[in-house]
Amino acid sequence: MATMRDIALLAGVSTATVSHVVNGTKKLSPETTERVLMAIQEANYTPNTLAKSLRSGQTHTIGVLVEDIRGLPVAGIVSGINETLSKSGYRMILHDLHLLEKLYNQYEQIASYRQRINNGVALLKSSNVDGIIYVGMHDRHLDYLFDPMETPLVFAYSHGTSQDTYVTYSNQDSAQDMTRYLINRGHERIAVIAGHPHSYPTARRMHGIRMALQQVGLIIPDEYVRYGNWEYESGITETKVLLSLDPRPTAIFAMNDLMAAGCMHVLSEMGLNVPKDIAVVGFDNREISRYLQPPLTTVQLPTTEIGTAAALHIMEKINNPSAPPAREIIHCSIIERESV
Amino acid sequence: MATMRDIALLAGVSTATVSHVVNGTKKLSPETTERVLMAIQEANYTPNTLAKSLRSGQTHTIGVLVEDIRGLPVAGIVSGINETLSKSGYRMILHDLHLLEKLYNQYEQIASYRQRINNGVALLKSSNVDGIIYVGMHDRHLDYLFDPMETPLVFAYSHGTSQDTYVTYSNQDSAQDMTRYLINRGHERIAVIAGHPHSYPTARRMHGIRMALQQVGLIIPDEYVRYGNWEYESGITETKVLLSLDPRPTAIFAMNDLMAAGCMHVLSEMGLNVPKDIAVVGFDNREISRYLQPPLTTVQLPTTEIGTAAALHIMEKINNPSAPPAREIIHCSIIERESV
DNA sequence: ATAATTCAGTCAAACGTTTGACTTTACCAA
DNA sequence: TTGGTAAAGTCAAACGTTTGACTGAATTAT
Repeated sequence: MATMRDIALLAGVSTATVSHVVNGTKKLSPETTERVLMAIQEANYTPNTLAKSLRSGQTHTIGVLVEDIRGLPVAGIVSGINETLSKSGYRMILHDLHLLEKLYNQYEQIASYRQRINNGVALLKSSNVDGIIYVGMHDRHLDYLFDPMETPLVFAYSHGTSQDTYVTYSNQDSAQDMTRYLINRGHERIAVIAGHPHSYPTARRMHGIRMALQQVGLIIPDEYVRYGNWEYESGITETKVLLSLDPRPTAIFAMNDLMAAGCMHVLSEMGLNVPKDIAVVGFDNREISRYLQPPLTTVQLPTTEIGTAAALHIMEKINNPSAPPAREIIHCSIIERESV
Repeated sequence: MATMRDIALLAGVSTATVSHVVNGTKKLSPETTERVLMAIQEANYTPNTLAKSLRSGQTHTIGVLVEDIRGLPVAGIVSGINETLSKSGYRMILHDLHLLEKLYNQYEQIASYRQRINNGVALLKSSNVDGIIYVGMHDRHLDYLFDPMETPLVFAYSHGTSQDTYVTYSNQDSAQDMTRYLINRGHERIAVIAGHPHSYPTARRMHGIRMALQQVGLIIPDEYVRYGNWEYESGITETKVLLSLDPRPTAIFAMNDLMAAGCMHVLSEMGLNVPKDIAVVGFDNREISRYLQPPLTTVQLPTTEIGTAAALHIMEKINNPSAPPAREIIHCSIIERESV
C-alpha cells in the first residue's frame, strides 16, 4: 500500500502538501496540485483511514445498536440507515443485542437486558464511533443507561427519554387515518382488537380511533374494544367474543396483522365473507397480510424512512453537537387491499 | 480519556511496561504488574483501539456484505455472525448492497450489481477490515470480483467460486429427508411444485426428492413435477394442474412456503381437507407457514448456524491465512406441524 | 524605497500504541 | 576472576496521517 510519504516523494513535495491536496485544506498552485494528483493516480494511493482517524479523532463510523435484527421492522430501519450513511461516506458498525428471546424471570430479564445494552455501548465506544443510533422499543431500560452519554445518540423506532433526539412513526395518526378510511366506506359499528392493554402503541392507536369516530359524532361502545396480546391466537379468541355481540360490528380493526389473521380465520370458519359481511383491517403490513383470503388492508410502517431520518439526524448531531434535540414522527401509509 | 502514558506516569513505569502488562507479552514481576493494574483501574483506562490497529495492522473488525438485509434468511445469518464475532471480541461493519429491487434491463442490472459490489468491497477495505463475509446467493457476479482478494473471504449462504471457503445449507439432503418423511407416512404418489426450472436450489432439491423415492423403489412421473417461480401465485396455478391429474397425488411438496400457501388456498377452495385428503409440505419456514390452515410442515433453514459457522471460518482464516479453503454444508431440520 | 501582506509550500509535533534492540542487575558456572 | 545467561525493564522508532507555526519569495500599499 502506497503511503502519503510515497506520494510526496513521487511528486517532489512534502507530505503536508499531499495532505492539503487530498483534503483541499489549503490553496495550492495548479501545477503542484496536478503533480500530486498524478502521483496519487500512478501509485493508486488511498489514505489510511486508521491514521486519519487517530489523528483527527473522527472515524466516520456510526454504531447501530439493534434489539434484534431478526425483528421485521428492524431490518427495514437498518436498511434505511445504511443506505443514507453510505451516501455520506459513513460506515456502520452493527451490534445485535439479541433481546428477542424472553427470559422467564422478569427481574433476571431486566438485569440481562441492561447488561447486554451496557456491553453493546462499550463495544461501540471502544470502536470510537462518532455517534450511536439505537433501534428498538425498550425505552424503559435506556433512560438510566444513556444518561451520561458523551457520544451523540439518536433513537429510531422507540422514543428514548424525552430530552433525546428520536425518530418514530405515528401510532395515533395512522389509527385515525385507518378509522376514517373505514368510516368513509360506510362503517359505523367498528370494533377493535387491541394489543396489550397497557402498552404504548395500544393506547395511542386507541386514541386515534376514538378521535376519528368522535369527529363524525360516533362513539365506540366499551364491549367493542377487546384487548389481545398481539398474537395470532388472541385474534381468534377476541373475534369470537366480538361476533357474539348484538348488534354485530360491521368492521374489525385489529391492531396488528397477526391478530387480523386470527380474526379472519374465525370469520371464514363461521362462513362469514370478508369484506361483504364484515370488514377487517390490520396494522404492520407483515408478509402474511398479502396472502390472507382476501388480502388484508393494513398500515405500512415507514421503516426505511425512519432509518433514513435517523441517519440524517445523527450526522446533523455530529456536525452540530449543541443543536437542540429533534423529534420526528413519520406518517404511515395505508396499504389498500381487498378486506374492506 | 486516560492514555498509556498517564498510566505509566501513575505507576512509575514506562509505556512499554504498561503495554506488556495489558497484553501479557512479557514476563514481569508481580509487584510491577500489580502497580500497573491498580493504575489502570484507578484511571479507568481503556486502550485506544485506533492506535492499536494502526500500529499492529489488525482491526479486529469483519466486514459483512449482504445482498439485502430485508431478505428473511439474511437477517438470521447476520444475527448468527454477530453473536459469534462478539464473543471473540470482533466487531462487524455491515454493508447492505440493496440487491433486492430488480432492474428491468438485464444488462443494466448486472452492471449495477457489479458496481455496487465493487463499492461495497472498497468501503470495507478502506475500513481496514481483517476479513469479509459475503452473505447472499448471487455467486454469478462474484467470481470475477473477488479474484484478486488479499483480504480473507468467506461466503455464507451462496457458494462463491469453488476455490473459496463457504458455508451453506443442504438443499439435496433436506429435500430427501422431507420426502422420506412423506414416504414414511405412507405417501407414494408425491407431486412437486418446484421453483424456477434452471435455478440451483430447484435442481438440488429435485435430485434429493428423486433419491429418496428411488431408495424405496419409487419413481416420480414427469407430470407430477410442475415448475413455478417461487411465488404464491404459481403455487395456485400449478396446484390446479396437479389436481386435474389422474391418479391424483396424495402429497404435494412445494419447494417454498409461499407456493405451499398458494397450494393450500386452492385445496381449501376445492373443499379438499389437508392433511386428510392430501398432504402438503413446504420449505423455508417463513412466518406465513405457522399461520396457514392447518399449520404447514416445512423445512427450517439453519440461518443462525450458517452465520455462526461463517464467523468461525473467517476468524480461522485470519489466524491461519495459508489454510486450505473449507466447505461446510449445514443440515436443515424439519418443522413438523399439521399438514401431513 | 520600505514595510506590510499575500501566496505557496514546508517543518515537525502530535495522535496512542507496539516491539525489536538495548541496558542494568543479579545469578551461576568454570 | 571472567564470561555467560536470565530476568526485569526501558528506549525510541514506527504505524500514516493532520495541522499550527514557520519560511521565503512575490506582490501590494504607503
